[in-house]
Amino acid sequence: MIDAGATWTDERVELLKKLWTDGLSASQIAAELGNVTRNAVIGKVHRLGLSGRAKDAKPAAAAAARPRKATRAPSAPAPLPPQPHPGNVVIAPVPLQPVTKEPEVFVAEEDVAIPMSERVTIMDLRESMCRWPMGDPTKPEFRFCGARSITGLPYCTHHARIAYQPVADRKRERKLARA
DNA sequence: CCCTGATTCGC
DNA sequence: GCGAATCAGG
Repeated sequence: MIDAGATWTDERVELLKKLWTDGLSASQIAAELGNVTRNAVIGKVHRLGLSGRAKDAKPAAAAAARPRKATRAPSAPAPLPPQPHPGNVVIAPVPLQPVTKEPEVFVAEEDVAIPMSERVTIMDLRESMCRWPMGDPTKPEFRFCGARSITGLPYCTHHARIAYQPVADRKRERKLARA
């Protein structure tokens, strides 16, 4: 392979800078880039020296953070306990083929993300996971995107943009559902 | 609970 | 240099 897609190429770094400067959160940027975690993004941001984008006052809060013990947790399986029964699972209220009119100016680096590894079946689909349908719902190969969805929305940032063409949703709405 | 960025440190 | 683990805070 040429590249696993997990390296910081110039393009990625540029996009990272752009999005970060744009005010997107690390997790959102990570989702957009694909194949990277938000930690990776944050780490890179700091390394690049463009951290503290707006604020800089550092009350030495995290100064006490540095236990670092286990060398990589062996497993964090999350056996999916009492899972939400998809009784009325949203069978994609969206076009299976979002082939609407492409503003022709869009579709740049944002349509190539979608990490296959994130795709999940209905069984592994959790609340807060992107429900973007992939494939034929009548076939067993049917999968959902599965990436972290925007709080309050059924899709991840990537698919939310496709689903809600009008006015890009740069800033996700916070739900504040504190129960 | 969800999330945010910050930091350390093994690799 | 990279990023997982972990933290502190919202």
